[in-house]
Amino acid sequence: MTKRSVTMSDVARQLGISRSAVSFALNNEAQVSRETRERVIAKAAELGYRPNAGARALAGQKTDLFGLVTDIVSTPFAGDLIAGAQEWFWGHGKSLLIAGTATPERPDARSIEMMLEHRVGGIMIATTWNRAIDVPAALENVPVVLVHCFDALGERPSIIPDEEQGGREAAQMLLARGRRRIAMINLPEDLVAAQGRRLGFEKALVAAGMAIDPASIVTSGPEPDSAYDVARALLAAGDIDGVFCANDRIAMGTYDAARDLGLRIPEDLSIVGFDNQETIAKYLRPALSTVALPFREMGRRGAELLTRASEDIDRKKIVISCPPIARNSV
Amino acid sequence: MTKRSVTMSDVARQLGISRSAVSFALNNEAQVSRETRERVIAKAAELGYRPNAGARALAGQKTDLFGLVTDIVSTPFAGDLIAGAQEWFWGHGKSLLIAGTATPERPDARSIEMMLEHRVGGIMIATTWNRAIDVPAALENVPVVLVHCFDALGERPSIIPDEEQGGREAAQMLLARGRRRIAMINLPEDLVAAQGRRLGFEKALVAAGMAIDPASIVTSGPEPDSAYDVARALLAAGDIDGVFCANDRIAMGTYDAARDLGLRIPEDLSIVGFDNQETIAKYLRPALSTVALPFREMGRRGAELLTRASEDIDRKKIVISCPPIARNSV
DNA sequence: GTGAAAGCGCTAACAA
DNA sequence: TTGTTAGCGCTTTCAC
Repeated sequence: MTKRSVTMSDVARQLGISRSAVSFALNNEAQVSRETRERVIAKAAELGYRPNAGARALAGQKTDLFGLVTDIVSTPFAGDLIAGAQEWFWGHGKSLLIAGTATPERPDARSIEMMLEHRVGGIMIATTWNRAIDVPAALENVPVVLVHCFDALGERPSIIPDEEQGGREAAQMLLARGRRRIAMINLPEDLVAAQGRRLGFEKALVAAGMAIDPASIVTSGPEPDSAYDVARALLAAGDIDGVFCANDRIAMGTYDAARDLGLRIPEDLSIVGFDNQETIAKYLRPALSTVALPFREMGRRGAELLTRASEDIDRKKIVISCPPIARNSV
Repeated sequence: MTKRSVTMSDVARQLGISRSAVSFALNNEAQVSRETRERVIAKAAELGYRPNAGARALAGQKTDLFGLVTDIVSTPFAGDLIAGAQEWFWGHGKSLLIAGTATPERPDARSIEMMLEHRVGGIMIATTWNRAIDVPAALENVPVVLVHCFDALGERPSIIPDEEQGGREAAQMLLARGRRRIAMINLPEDLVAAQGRRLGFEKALVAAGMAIDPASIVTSGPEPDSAYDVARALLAAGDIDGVFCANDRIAMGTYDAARDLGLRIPEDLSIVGFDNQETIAKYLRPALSTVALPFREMGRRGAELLTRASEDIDRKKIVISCPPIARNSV
């Protein structure tokens, strides 16, 4: 705690009015004269009065704190997510309590406990990769919104990216460039992201009047080294002129494979990634065209839902579209 | 706020004892009988009693909230920093309020204001890159600790990485590999990091009995594309067998330059980076040997200093060493 | 339009 | 050892 801080009573006393008058004035309630209000505001500023959020919450039986529990904090996406959430919260006079955790579905019990003790108005749970999670039981009667994940039972509102639309965008970038012998290096098929991205990809090809050759859709682990082997085999075998990599790290491995095979990007081979993981996509040579995961927007919408949650708790899934980011690899 | 929650009075009433007895029992104060304490704890658990952090802070004139203001949230380092800070805070019953901001030296005034209104016990300011900052005036009488940055006036305690020792480690990795024609691609010389890393690098060479050829230390922008040009010129000109890149992104550009020049890593050329930016260092082929910025440790120490700050505010600079991370590029 | 007064949930003297 | 009693700083009826 800072030294003895200026309280509302101090302001009231110096002005010779009651505490409630000060409270009303500061909170813009109707029942104060314009003049009183101005005097109060001036005096408060002069004294360096700063409301005590805890006391206010106690008395008013309401809170301005919201919690964010996430594993995403250790990824470059965190910035966008948090920025999006803060954008909304701050715009509405709320504060954000953050707990980083290795696994959001089993967060350190203490992080949840701490938020609950602070009587947060709601909790946002966000994950690094799109998946189903079990909401911790302790959160039973607290508004919760899931971001980039969803609960298996569909009982909680959830904000997820439109993987399918993203996959479509990726394919369209390749098609627009005139590529016709297009392959996809997908993530393991059990991932939600893999399923959606592939579906979109296939739909776009079909819509363009092309047939889907099952052999042109291969699977890789999420990391570049695994992708390198898969990509190398794929590129060496067929004559492919465009490949959609289900994430940017796979694209990174594919770059290396292409180079080792003497293929120039984008002259001989166009590549599109997914995720828009900036430290990779921007720095690859040539810079990688990709599809972004809309973390900022998801964070903002999540925050919005949470502050509204008290009114009407919807339990819908909100789908946010993934914007294509054109760089130089197509 | 959750529904009407269980209060201390509820517990006391059901047990037929006073509120203070409950308070003492729950807070492990001496003045309760063992038996009463146990009954209280059992009843509290049964009722699902959860202390109200705000009320407790109000009554006890102390807070368990601490703030973190940082721009680092948008980088992969954030995870380590926050994990380190939380590790300490949670271990000591404190909570962390986080504000992401584009520029920590001029944080959104509201983020600071919000923390102050919550009467945080102290604020940690952390930056993405090591530099001097001006601590916002509003923080005048609040304990502050600077992490990965420092204030020009030296009035605030600050935790910084040992850039010089890190530079030395980098050079030593190269020397240990038997490299003798070693160059350094440095960051712009006005950066604290650039100065320290270079100093360490030079000292290591001198200690190894080598002369410093000024021409072998060149400067690059922090990004791969700028580094590519610099590295290409450097490698094309001299016959160099080892290069220390002042950050991992520079190393990334250097990889490309080396490859385009037909140089194999590490056979023909050993490369060492700095920062241990995982999405880059781990994924490069071959994986990049580098020196890590100890964000986790810095976060932990910062938190520690902050919770102790009330007792004795030291205004020293604490220097944390940067551990070398050996991978396959040397 | 303004003030008095009753809490919000908890801690910490002080008495018993 | 236990209970009584003030507050902590603020909001919010309810009279005036």
